[in-house]
Amino acid sequence: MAHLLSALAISPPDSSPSTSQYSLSIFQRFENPNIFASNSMIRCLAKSQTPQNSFLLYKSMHQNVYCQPNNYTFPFVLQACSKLLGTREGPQIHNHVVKLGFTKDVYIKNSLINFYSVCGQIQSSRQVFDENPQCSDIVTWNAILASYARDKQLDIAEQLFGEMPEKDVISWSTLIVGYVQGGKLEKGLDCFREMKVKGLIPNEAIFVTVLSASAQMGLLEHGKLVHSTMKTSNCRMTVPLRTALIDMYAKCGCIEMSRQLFDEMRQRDVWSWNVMICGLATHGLGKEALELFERFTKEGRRPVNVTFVGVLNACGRAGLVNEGRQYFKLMTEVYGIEPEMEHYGCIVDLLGRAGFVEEALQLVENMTIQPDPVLWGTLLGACKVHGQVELGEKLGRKLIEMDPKHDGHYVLLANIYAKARKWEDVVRVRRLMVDRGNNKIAGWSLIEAQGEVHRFIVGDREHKHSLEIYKMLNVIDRRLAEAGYSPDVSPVLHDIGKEEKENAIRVHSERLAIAFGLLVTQVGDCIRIVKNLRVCEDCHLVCKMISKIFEQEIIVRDGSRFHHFKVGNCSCHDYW
DNA sequence: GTAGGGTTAG
Repeated sequence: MAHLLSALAISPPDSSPSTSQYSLSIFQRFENPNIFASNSMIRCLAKSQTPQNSFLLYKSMHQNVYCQPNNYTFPFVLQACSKLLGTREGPQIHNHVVKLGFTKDVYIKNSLINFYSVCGQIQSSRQVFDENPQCSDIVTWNAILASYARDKQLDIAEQLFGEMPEKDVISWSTLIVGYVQGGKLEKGLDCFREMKVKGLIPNEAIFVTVLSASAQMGLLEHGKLVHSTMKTSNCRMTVPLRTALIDMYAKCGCIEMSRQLFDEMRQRDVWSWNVMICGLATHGLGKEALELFERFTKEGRRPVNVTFVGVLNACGRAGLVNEGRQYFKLMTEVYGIEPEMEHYGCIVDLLGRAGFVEEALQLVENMTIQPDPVLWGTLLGACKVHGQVELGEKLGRKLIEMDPKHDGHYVLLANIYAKARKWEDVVRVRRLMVDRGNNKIAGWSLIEAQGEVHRFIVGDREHKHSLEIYKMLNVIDRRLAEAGYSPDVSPVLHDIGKEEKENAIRVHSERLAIAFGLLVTQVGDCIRIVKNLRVCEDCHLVCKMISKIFEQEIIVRDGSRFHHFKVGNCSCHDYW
């Protein structure tokens, strides 16, 4: 019987919720389970959906004088505590460890460090690390490294990394993941480069993470480099890795490559479907995204919250208002998914753009969660597009009250007044902004060339080829003028003259990046730009014209979507 | 016969 139990208890960790139930039902028939059976059961429960049961079984064992926990028991039960985030249970176990004299056991020590780390108790984690330093091994160091990385104390993590007596690939992985999750994307990529120079072979976690970093930054060349490193290092193409590649290509503008990799997959998980659906949506391929979603559900699979962010976005990009309403209903009523801020963002954007501002307002006012400033901003944007001055004014005031330091709100409100030709109000709001606001997000655009990242801000003169770039800008201006272009200065509302306004637009960061792009590429080549903010109407028009005049496709990833400019047209159909 | 550290999507 004991033999049967152990076989069950160590069977695949919780492939179905009933696995642990079944094991437990057999375990409970034992009158006096031995230590091995009990440990196996605790392990099985720790890996199940109900780790609290693992803790409960441990407690009953602890009270049983005939079968006391041993050194194997603690790593299992601590794993359960970590999964539970059991800040009450974990320290109890820690006490038992001390009382039973297991503090010098390196496995238990490492489990404790990890437990405190995932519970965010970095001091306790450090304390366990510092005790019995002679009982540390490489895993101990990796665990404390991960603790600081999780806590976003990257300076300390970096320092520890330097002090480690030895490093393995998991040490590198922990540091790289720490950088990327802590938003230090460039540092993560530097670290990846460094380990490759040292001749170390990256593992799956590292590849997934650096692909995510490349994707977030929109660095196609770098992403491709990672892809080829994966091929040469003969790494196994797992589902998460293929999914990370699909996401990277989509976020770096190569939606075709992304789709091809998706179609070639023999097995997919919900992440694979999600990144593909979201990717198609941000490229304005709403119809394809919705087709994919339908295929997904027809396969009998269950969408999750993120799936619907993609679906609702797809409806928004394609202007499918009725479908958007229906999918929102499907999500909440059929799948029982609670809408999150992102879902509201999509649906409010969709309704607002299509002119159903009142309906969008109703939705926001009846939300189950507290709307955030971004959501109110979306609604305010809709007021601007549809000239709803009165409501816009009300919302603008509210928004400025909520978040008085944010310049964007003042600008939006001023734009609404400008559209209504209420110039005195425009001036008033802009003065208010100068007095009270100051949180302006600095706009930038970047372009990759010859493996280097070139980042520009408005009016940038820092680039080493600045002179050539500005000469190119003149060439562009001349050819644009020949093609009949005259700048639309309405988005620039500063109290300045027309000529200055023209100049302010002329040196928008994307223009500089495109000028540089034209210098370093050939006719027929694609110019890829990534920018953090949304592209303004004038630059959008200019991009369309440049794509035609210079016979080069331009792909711009802006703060919320992709624009593919080709022979004078944009994939967004001027709807963004 | 049982044990510890790193991974992806809005």
